[in-house]
Amino acid sequence: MAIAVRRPQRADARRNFDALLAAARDAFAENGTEASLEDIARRAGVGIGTLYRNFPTRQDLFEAVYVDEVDQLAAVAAAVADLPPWEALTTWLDRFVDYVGTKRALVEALNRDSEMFRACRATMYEAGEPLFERAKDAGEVRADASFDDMLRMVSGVTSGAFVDTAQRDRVLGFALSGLKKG
Amino acid sequence: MAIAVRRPQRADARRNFDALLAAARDAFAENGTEASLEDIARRAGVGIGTLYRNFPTRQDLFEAVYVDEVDQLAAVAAAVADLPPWEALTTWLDRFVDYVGTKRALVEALNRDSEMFRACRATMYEAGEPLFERAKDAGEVRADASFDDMLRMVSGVTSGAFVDTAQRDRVLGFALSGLKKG
DNA sequence: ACATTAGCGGAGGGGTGCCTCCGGTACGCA
DNA sequence: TGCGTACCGGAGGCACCCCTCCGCTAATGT
Repeated sequence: MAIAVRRPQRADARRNFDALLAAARDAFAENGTEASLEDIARRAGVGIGTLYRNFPTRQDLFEAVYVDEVDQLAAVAAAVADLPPWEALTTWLDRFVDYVGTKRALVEALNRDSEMFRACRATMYEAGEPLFERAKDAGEVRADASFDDMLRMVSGVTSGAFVDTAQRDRVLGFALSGLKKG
Repeated sequence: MAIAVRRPQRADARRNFDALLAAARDAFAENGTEASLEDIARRAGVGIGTLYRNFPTRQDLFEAVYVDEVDQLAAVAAAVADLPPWEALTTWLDRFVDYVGTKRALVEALNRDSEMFRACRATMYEAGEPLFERAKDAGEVRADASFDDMLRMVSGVTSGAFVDTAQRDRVLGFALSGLKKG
C-alpha cells in the first residue's frame, strides 16, 4: 500500500511533517474526525500554513494517520497466527479493541469511501479475515456470520460508553460468545 | 417524574415552546447533541432569543426532549408485558433499537450526569428491567449479565455503522444470542 | 561563504455558533 | 376597544474555525 503523501525532502520540513502526523493522531483520538486543524497545527508547534501545505485537505491528513494505524493492526495479526484458532481471533480482537478504543477516528472511518480507505480496508481484511475463517473452519464460529459482521459488532460495542473497562470487556465477551457455534 | 421546564401560560408562548421542542428533537436526531441552537430556533420559526428564554442552557433543552423519549420507551415496555419472557424482552429491545436508531442523542445521554438524567434513567430501568429479570428467572438469560450490560451492548451495536438494516439486525441477533443462557 | 529557493507561519477575510440585551409587538383582560 | 405587560426576535459582540496568500527564514549545495 503506497503512502499517499510522501515525506518532504528537507530536514526541517520532515520534522514538521512528522510532528503534524503525531499531533493529528492525538487530536483525532481525542476529538474524532472533527478535530480542529488549527489546534492540530498548534499542538505540532507549527503554523497553520505548514499544515495546509503538507495536507491540502482534512481528508489528506486523516488518511495519512489512518494508514499508520491500519499497518500496525495488520502487524498484530501476523503475530498471533500460531495460536489456536479461537484464541488467535480473540487475541487479535483484543488488540483491535485496545487500539480502537483510544482512536475513534478509525471506527468512524470504517464507512468512509475513497481510494485510500478501500485500500486500507483491504489491508485490514487481509490481515484479520484469515484468522476469522480459520476459526470458522475449526467449527468455532457460526457459519452465518462474516468477518465484516464481527468487526462491526466489536467496534460498535467498543465505541459505546461503559461504567468501567471491566463492564466493557464483560459485554464484549457476551457479544463474542454469540458468535460462537451453537 | 416532574417536567423541569413548565410550559408557558400565554398562547403564543406555548406555541413557540412546542415548536422549539419539536425542532430540537429533529435536530438532535440528525446531528446529535452538538446540533446548532440557532439552527433549532430557525427550524422552529422562532427567534434565537425565544429559545434562550425557554431553555437557558443547551442542557435544559436537551433534557426537555429527553424526558419525552424516555416516557415513550416506558410506554412500550408496558405494552409487551404479556408476551413470553424472551419475546417480551427482545420485542422491547427492537423498539428500543428503532427508537434509538434515529435518536442518537438518547444514546449519548446514557452516561450523562444530572438530577434529571438520573431520574430518566430510573424510569427507563423501571420499565425495562422487569422484562430482563423475568427472562432471567425463566432461565433464558445468563445469570452473570445485568440489564445495564444489555442496554449498553444493544445501544453500542446499534449506534455503529452497517451496510444495511439487514446486517444490523443480524449482528444484533448474534450479540443478543450471546446473552442467552448456555 | 553565499546564492538559491523550498519551506515557514501567521495575518486576515469569510463563515458559523454562542449568548445578551432591549426596542417593539401582540396577547389577555377589563 | 384599549391598556399593561409578557413575550418576541434579531442585531451585535465575542470566540472559534477554515483556508489563502505572501513577505520572511534558513536549509542545501556548490
